[in-house]
Amino acid sequence: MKKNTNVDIIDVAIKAGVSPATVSRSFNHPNKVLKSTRKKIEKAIFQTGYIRNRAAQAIQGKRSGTVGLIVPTLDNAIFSNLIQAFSVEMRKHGFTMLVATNGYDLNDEYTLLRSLLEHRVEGVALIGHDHSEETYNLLDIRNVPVVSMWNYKEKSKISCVGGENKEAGIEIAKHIIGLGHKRIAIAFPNVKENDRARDRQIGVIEYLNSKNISIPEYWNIKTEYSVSDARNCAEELFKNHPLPTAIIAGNDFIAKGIIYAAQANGLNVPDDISITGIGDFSSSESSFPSITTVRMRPNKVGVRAANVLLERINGDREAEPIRIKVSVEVKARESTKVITN
Amino acid sequence: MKKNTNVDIIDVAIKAGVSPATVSRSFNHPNKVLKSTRKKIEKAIFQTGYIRNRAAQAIQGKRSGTVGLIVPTLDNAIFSNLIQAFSVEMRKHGFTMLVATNGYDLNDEYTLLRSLLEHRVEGVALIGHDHSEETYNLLDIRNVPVVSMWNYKEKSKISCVGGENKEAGIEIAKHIIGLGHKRIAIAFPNVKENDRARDRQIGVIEYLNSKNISIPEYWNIKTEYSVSDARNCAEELFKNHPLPTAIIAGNDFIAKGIIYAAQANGLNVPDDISITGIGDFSSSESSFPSITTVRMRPNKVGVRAANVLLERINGDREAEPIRIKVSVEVKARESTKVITN
DNA sequence: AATAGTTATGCAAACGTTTTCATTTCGTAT
DNA sequence: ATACGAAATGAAAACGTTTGCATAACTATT
Repeated sequence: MKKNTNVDIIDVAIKAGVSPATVSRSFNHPNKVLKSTRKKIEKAIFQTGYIRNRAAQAIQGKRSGTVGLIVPTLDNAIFSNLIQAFSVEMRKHGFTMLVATNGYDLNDEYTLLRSLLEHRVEGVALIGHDHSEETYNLLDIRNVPVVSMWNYKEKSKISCVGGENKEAGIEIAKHIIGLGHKRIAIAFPNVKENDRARDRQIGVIEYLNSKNISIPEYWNIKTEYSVSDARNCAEELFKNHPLPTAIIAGNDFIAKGIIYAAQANGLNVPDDISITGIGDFSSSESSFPSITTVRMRPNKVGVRAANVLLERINGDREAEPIRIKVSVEVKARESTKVITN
Repeated sequence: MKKNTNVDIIDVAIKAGVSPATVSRSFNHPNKVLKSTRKKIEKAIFQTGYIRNRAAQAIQGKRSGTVGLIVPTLDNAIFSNLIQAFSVEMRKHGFTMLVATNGYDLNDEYTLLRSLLEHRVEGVALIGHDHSEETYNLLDIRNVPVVSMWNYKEKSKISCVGGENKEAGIEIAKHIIGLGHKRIAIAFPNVKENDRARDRQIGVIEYLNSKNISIPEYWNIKTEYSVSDARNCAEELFKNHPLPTAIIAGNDFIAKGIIYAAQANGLNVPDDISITGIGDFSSSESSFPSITTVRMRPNKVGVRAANVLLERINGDREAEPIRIKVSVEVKARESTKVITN
């Protein structure tokens, strides 16, 4: 016994013996309608199976109840915590999240942004600061409340919340130097369209240089953003070149791959070689050995970013960007050790 | 120089010197409007910076261009591949995805479903088959195109695409038995509100029983759904009870945790003990040792599910549920071995 | 050149809400 | 009882599209 018919606010009003205006008010300004009337309306809603139409609400130029999120990819644990925290926090404030993935393609991002705006999202969250001119321009022209999550940037055009990647690079380099290492390799993914990896790498290299340590080309591992490729690249290093005493990886996945490569080549981590990651992904703590890394506090970033976005949605849109720096912290674990040889 | 004003279809029409109807048609039925007219309209759109309003379109009772996805959690690598594949496939067909997370809470799921329907999603994707009566009822009454992803179920009320979890359990048990093991432990999370884990466990136990192998209570590890808790639970087993020769875990995370526990207790995997997972998460292949597991092919499931949903959206909604079984396969890797002692 | 058949466009009514303004109802102070 | 202000409700216009129907502009056929 299917009921295909779409009941609308008028049906509810009739059933409850009031006007449509009153039904609408009971949703949006409940205190403006008598409690007894509200009861009648609620009963009518239940009886008719009414579900309000947000599209019709959104057309009023008022709230659509949605925010948009554009993320490079979902099938990467890296953003999962962040997105989850952001999503839960927005939901708490009554928003539903429209998600789109751009596969790290900036042109695609622009198209997706347009699509989200067609759906009249009230605000947009992006990852990082590498966006096309078109994207920034559209955000500006339409005056869209927006927040960039993940990394902090001092002069960002838009509000942002996150750790500072360069700081992460500096901190982990400082940690390794502090352990006495001098023969140091690095392993980073392609940093071309990826400002996070780029800034981390810059932090590491600048700090090492400031300590008069430079990195020969064969200790500059270029890897894809995956455990397995990192493993392969590291094996290549172990087989064909002198051994460093420490390897600083651009993130925990890459560190993980390098650790596997070391183990497969009979090297003990950390006795023979120290290895670090950045990011503190969920598995890094319970790895064997657990991975020394830099924590970016994705949960905190997600929640803070949600609140920044809410403030832009509800408040002054012309105001200066809000920039919140979430400090990073080195988590020293089992994969690093004071140098002995 | 901000432009706060919202240009609408009428502004575009005026600029292009045509009627709003023609502008609308040029979006929705481009072949019904003269090429030269279309050019004028496109120019006017560009000049005014117009972005069409999907809400106003959706109100027409026609397409909203969105589908909803309700997922237990995002910050868990388990669903990431699936969601990504689903999302990309839907996008290809012009849909944007509304995502909501319910934290495995079925009541919450119902609320979220209502919220998605308020936004007039054209279809909904859910995970698994454990849903409340209310949820099923609402889907039925509103005649919502829907698909359940992840696991196949013969008599499901709604269309579904996925592997069969019981089959996964049977296959992995078969594999372990095939290697000659008889002293077998299992490690599963709480299976109460989690039909996936439940079916896997049933498959394992039934198959073992059919081979006259039963599992003493102290070899029935109950763990949370996390690497670290699995590790703790396994350590408890290793310290206080007889050693099994194999442990079948409910998923790869749990297997991973057990492997860490074994290594920390000086046990070699697989020489001293074989350990299996289910799910083939992205890190399992490059683990050390790599993990023997059962592949559920999340990408295939995601893409297929998207197509099933599209078929329901475009086609006959009263038709019988479509059920697609995506076969599972045992991936034998380094963490298991023929029994020797 | 007249007619029929196509194709492109415009007009205006819908879609389901929200909100302003006007009206009614009610309680309270006189 | 009367008048007054506050609170609750209703009527109707608006929001930005889409679409059925009518009309106008072509094309092709004779």
